[in-house]
Parts: sequence; structure tokens; C-alpha cells
Amino acid sequence: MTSSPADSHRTREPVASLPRRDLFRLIADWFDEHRRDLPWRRPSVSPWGVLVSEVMSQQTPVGRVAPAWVEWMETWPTPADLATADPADVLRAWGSLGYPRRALRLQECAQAITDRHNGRVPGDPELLRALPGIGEYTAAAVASFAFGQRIRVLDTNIRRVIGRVISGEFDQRPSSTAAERSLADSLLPASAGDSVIWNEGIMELGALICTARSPRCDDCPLAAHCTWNVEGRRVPEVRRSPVQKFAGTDRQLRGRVMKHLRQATGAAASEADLQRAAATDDARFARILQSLLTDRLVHRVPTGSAGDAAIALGPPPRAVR
DNA sequence: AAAGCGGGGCC
DNA sequence: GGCCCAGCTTT
Repeated sequence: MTSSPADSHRTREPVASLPRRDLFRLIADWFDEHRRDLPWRRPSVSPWGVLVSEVMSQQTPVGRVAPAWVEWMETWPTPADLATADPADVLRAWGSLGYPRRALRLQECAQAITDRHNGRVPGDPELLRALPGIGEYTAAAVASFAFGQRIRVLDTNIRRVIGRVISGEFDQRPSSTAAERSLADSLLPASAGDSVIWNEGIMELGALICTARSPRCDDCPLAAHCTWNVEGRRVPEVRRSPVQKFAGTDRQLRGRVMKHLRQATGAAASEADLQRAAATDDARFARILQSLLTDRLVHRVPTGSAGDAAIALGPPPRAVR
């Protein structure tokens, strides 16, 4: 006789009656055994290294971040190193991680840490939150992972795990609701040390087991207690808004221009070359180029010869007098 | 609250 | 071809 998740729930203990301490223990033990050996999890990694890893991981899968992080940290080990780097080198090192504005924000963040915090990453979540490119998630992640503080961390993984395990459904809307934040607060272990393990462990569980697409519930330490699993894994009732298109969008064309500039041998490229790289018409290319200029991802360089300005990577250099 | 912002891998 | 990814900023 086979047993489906739906008809075997009577033999299981629902999460509502599972002591929080036991829930923590299940996650902590699983994490202890299955945690990935990510480079920024080595004990010697500085808070700055953790911050860099978090910014790189904003909307980029961790597997693609790891090699870029290693190279980046060898090149610019401290905020002061990155603060004074050539922005073009920063954008090249960012490579194809995506959303290159993040690279500029990260350098601005390094400059702000150098200027406002004596070159040391602040541990106060509010000070972190005030830094360029650091939002609520990243501030909490750095406070928790780099400084060991007891603070709620809520990313897409943790939202999904908590939603499924506790509520039986995952609210896929892009930002968390007050109810989700309150629920996450109520689950956070009392001690700072346990709260860090909780945050890391539940996030890792979401990344490796309780994935969005095809969750591996057979390998999940919470399977017997998970509301979503026990109730038959219904489709979520709260759907995310449609994922933004990429093919054919300005974003894709911007990406082509940036890629060409990263790989250009010289310091700059002609607009004609860039339009060929973008493979689009005049009006479209003009719009793309203007948006990149506005974002300070590129700047014009004078070429002496009339008319044909060249384009170079990064924000315009500061006026030197 | 919604839109804009890369790019690769997987189904 | 759609979906998803350790989100943030601007409007």
C-alpha cells in the first residue's frame, strides 16, 4: 500500500505542535551536514568579504558568484582597496554577474565605508542599510553572518521555506508582507548564536532542498512536519507577478553594449561599433546609450576628430584641475 | 505599489 | 520559451 503525503499526515506531527526548539534542531543538524563549502563561509573571511558576497548574490545564483568573489577579493581585499580602484576595472571584474549597476554601488559602498566608518564595515543594521546598494535584506544578512547578531533575515529562500512549512503556501509576491515578517520574527531563536545558524540553515535549505521549481522533499529534514508537504503540495495560491522578459528588451541590449566594452581591447569603442554589438536600429541604440550614460555605466571620451565621440566603460572621470 | 535593471541554467 | 535566482533603487 502506497502512502502519499496527503493521506499519511495523521502519522506525522504537524509543525504547529512541533516545539520551536525541535524545529531549530532539525535545521541545525541538517545544515551541519549539508552546508556548501562556499568561499565566503571560511572563518577567516572579513565582514567586508561577507558584504561583497551578499551584494554579488542579489539576483545572481550563488554558483556563479563564487569564482567571481574569489578573484574580486584577491584584487580588492578591503574597502579602501576598492574605493580607489578604476571603475572600469571594477565593471570588468564584475563580468557577467548581471545588473552592473550593483558593481558601481558596491564601489560607492566601499567609498562610504572608507569615508564614514574609518574603513571598517559597520555592524549596526541601520548604518548598513544607509550604505549604497544595501537594502533591508543585505543589511540583515551582514549583521547576522558577519557580526553574529540576532536579527531576522528574510530572503526569497527563507520566505519560501517558512511559507511552505508553516503556512502551507508560498506568497510569491516580490516583497515580504508584514505577516511574513512577523512570522519570521516569531521563529527566530532566542540566542544570537542560534539565530545565525537558523538564518544560514533555513536559507541553505531553501537553496538546496526546498527549491522553487522542483523541491526535493524526500531529502528534507522537515518533510514530516511541513504543512505544504503533508497537505499534498498544493500549488501556491498567491502567485508572483509575471517574471520580466529579457529577450528583446532594452536590458538585453544594454547587456550587449556593456559586454562589448568589457572585452574591448582599447580604452573605448566607437558608437558605430557599439551599435553593431547591440544589433539594433538607430533610435533604439540612441535610447540604450543614453540610459547607460545616465546610469554612469559608460561615459563619452573626446576624440579630437570632429563628430565621432567614443564611449568608455564606467562613470566620467572626476574633473581634474 | 510598480517598474526597471543581466544573464545563465534548467525544465 | 518560460521560470528562477542570498534584491535595490527610483518613480
